Amino acid sequence: MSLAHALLTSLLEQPSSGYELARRFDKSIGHFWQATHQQIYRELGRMEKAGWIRSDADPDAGRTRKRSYGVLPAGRDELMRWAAEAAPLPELRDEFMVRLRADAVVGPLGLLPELERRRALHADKLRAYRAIEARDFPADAEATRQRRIHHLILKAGIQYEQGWVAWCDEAMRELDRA
Amino acid sequence: MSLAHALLTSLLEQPSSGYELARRFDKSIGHFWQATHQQIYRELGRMEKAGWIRSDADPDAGRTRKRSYGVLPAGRDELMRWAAEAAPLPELRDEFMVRLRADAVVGPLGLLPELERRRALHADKLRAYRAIEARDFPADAEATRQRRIHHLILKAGIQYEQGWVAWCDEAMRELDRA
DNA sequence: GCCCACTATGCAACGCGTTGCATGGTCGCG
DNA sequence: CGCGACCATGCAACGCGTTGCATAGTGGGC
Repeated sequence: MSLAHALLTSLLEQPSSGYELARRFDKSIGHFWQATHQQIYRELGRMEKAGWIRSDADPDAGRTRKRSYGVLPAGRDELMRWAAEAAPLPELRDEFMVRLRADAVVGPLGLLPELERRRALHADKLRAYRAIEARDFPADAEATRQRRIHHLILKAGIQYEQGWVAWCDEAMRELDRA
Repeated sequence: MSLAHALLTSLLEQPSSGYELARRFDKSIGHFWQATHQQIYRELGRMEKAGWIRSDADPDAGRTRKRSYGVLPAGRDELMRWAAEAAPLPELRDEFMVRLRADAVVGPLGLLPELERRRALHADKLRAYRAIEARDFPADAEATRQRRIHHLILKAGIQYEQGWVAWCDEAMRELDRA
């Protein structure tokens, strides 16, 4: 149930509506934990029932249905309890490796263009992460604990994309030789 | 539906029973595409209905229920059709990053031991992959197309685990400074 | 005044992956 | 002979994530 805890974290950083959470996810936590608006609304409902969060009509909602959520003490406790648990390792799970293996067993399937496409996508993400790094974590900025942790998370993304770009390059060289 | 295609690939490499597939998965394809025996049996049933594979009582089964599966031409066609499709990028999806972010927002949660545990697990996998590499891909071996592709897949795993070990080291240094 | 894009929330259904359990055969060991 | 380890297959149920669709207000542009 990490989604609930990701939402608790996000709501502690800033109380918001489901819609806002969905968009914020795309930009921050979403880099390593994706969720659609459907999942988010469903989960917010459960969390409210569980007494982890409360909601009220957003003050600047006008006549819209906008609801704003905030974390209750029970939610904060739950987050701290959960954070101390052991987390499963992120498992490598990649369709493309299945395709490669299929290529090895039934003969050349023309995977090179796909490999180039992947390389470009990883390189795009890498560039985007680097841009965020340059903007949010300049060398001369003061490094609070929070900033250092956020930087660390971003570096995980950078390391991850960098690794894939390098692997794609090697794979393209190898496949070309066939 | 990659599981079906991973199974087709595995069955093309060698016709086998569901049980054997489940164990082979743990050792080869399973490094980047995991599946339980439940999923495998269920999927084999569907694939047989779809006419992609056929099954018969395994010759050396004795009085056991063992069934052996083989790929039909339609299955081979399906695999080749699928392999040419565009594959989704493997997304980073890691609970630990949620925990780190929670730590940043509610204060130190004592994540260092967990970080050490993860580092050790990644290092274990890395060592295991390197052992396979040394055993199956010695420098002087002749490099067929198939061998080069299998090596490439293994290198993806090595690169992946190496990246995480390096990141864990950095994260431990950073968290220690707090 | 109408249409479109965006904000905002939600239902229904499906599928993959997971978990717990059941069944029954074989083989070696003490 | 009985027991435990392993081989081998399967049912049932649940939960998370996905997809398609519905609803409704708001604000800007032509």
